[in-house]
Amino acid sequence: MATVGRLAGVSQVTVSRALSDPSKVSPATMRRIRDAIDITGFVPNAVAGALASRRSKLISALVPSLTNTVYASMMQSFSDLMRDNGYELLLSECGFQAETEEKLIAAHLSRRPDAFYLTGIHHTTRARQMLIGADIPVVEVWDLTDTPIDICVGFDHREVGRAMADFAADAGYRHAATVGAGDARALRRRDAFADRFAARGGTCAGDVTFQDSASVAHGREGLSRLIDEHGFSSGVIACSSDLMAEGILIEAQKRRLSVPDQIGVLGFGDQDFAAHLEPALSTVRVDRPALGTTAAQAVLKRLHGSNPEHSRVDIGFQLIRRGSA
Amino acid sequence: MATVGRLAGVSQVTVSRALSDPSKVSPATMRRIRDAIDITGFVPNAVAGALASRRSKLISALVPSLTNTVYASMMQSFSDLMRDNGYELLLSECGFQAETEEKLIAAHLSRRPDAFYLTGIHHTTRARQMLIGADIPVVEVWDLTDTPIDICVGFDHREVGRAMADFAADAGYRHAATVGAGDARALRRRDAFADRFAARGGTCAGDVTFQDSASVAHGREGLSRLIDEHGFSSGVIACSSDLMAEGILIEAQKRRLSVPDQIGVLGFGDQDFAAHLEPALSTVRVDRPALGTTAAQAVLKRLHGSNPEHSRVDIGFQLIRRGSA
DNA sequence: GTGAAAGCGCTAACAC
DNA sequence: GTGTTAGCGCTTTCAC
Repeated sequence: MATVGRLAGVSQVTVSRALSDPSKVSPATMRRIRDAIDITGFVPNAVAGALASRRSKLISALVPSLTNTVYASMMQSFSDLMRDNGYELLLSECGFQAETEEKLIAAHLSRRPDAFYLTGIHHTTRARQMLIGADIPVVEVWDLTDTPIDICVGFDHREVGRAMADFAADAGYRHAATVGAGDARALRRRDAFADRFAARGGTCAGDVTFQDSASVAHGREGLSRLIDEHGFSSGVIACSSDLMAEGILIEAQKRRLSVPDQIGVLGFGDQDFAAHLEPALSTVRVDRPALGTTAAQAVLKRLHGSNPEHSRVDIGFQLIRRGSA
Repeated sequence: MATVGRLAGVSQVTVSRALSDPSKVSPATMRRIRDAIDITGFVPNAVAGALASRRSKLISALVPSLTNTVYASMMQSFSDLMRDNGYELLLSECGFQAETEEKLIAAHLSRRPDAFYLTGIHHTTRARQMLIGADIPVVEVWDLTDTPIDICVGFDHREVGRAMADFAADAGYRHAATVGAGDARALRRRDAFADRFAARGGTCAGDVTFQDSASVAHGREGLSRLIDEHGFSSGVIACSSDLMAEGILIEAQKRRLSVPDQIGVLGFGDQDFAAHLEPALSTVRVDRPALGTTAAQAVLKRLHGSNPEHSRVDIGFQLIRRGSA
């Protein structure tokens, strides 16, 4: 920067100003600085800038899985808006264990991000302390709590489970089963589903829970186990993910079980493919782009000064009736 | 850090040493420093560390799409290995346009990453210059070239197209069509497929190319348009993605076209679901975790000193014969 | 094994 | 509109 300044016949600070706010520098100077930058191939050092200004223009983001489209699509819209505002993402995959997350939070915090994006609301006590101590905007997405660290944007997973049960009961199903993943949020949806379905007079005939991530393979295996091990023969199956639901649809077709008459299938997520399966998948839609955008807006508002009050945004969800149940 | 030192009765440098290399500090001092850190809740400032040491322990990564599992799964294994070695990821979505990528490269470079991960080999001239000028390890994945910026790890997309054509011809198909995305790599596979299939005496009856990302919906629409607009009635369809192939499978089932007899379907990617569709999808497998890991190993080798020679690793691919063709 | 001094390349505050 | 002076919080180098 000093070199650029020398070439342009100004001091180093003027170059700094030219780069951060061109209006603070005369047009003629600006031109000479531009030329000098082109000649030298100067690339500003944001590390030094961050140290001096105490603003890194970096957002830390922790997602359970990089390959899960559900988390990725929230991130995508979140990061788009943040990038438009000059922020870049420091991203890590944190899995589903709070201890792993805690370590990553510490590592990220040492890089002095300007804000933090977390998936979910379950964190270790120390993680919460560190985050609060960092005194930066923190947004927790994909779940809701009355005691967010700072901001949370999500929806009520129990409410989803209940809505799925009501939907199934209203559709006339009297028997149900559940197939899903073992993470905290999926379990809450599952349990709420089972409770409500029973309350509506139905019977829950079985459950298959997988510890690893959702997949079509698990869906197929889930239906097989429901039939072979739990004697499930007809009714509705509520899944924790559209992928599982798709697997069930495929396995049902293979076994010549008619959907939605003999077997009803309810997905979760309304992923791209859900509407295009045969039969099309009835599922729960959460507006993930809106969720990511809302989270980004809330963070930006905090970053641009203003309102220090905690916030909690319920983005809601929507049951989509299609052919599978 | 100075505060921690005062509390522990040592100087600031000693704290720095204790944190970066405990063996350089006496056990007793170490203990007192540890205690002081616990008491103060000190979180080291990696920004200052990066500025002073000129090593950021940050890797820049650019992927075309965050929601595409194919790119995400390479990233995942790459980032796992990098994280194990103390590096974090600065990640951005760069789309499929080289100009967008160039801007992002400039932005990332200003943060002084220790290495760069790029998807693909097509970059603007200025992007190449900046990257070379940065004098850090650069790995280009998912494609191959004889003139990598530094390291490239991938496979030959034309070779994939040819292998798919040979596979189709060997399976006895005489007519073919292609359905795919419009990015450079997909187009190269498609063109190589068409050329080779024709060379094998087959006829290519039509092509549907979508400009946006692959999806099941596009697959269904692709088959519909092949039939309605191109008069396609039987033969093999080579897709640029398993997702498209799945859409074709579904549309074919809906239209009661038998697979693989009347219509053969060839996917690309061997994504999780491919083996679990009905019929199971014949497709091209690329070992993405191995690709990511290989890329990470190459970068780490460069980072830990040693061999400055350019490298090019062909990770290969594999045609998987399943039921769909 | 520990300390003192000198930066890393910027921005902030204040002059002019 | 531009320059000067002081840091930001570490690591590096060189003493001891």
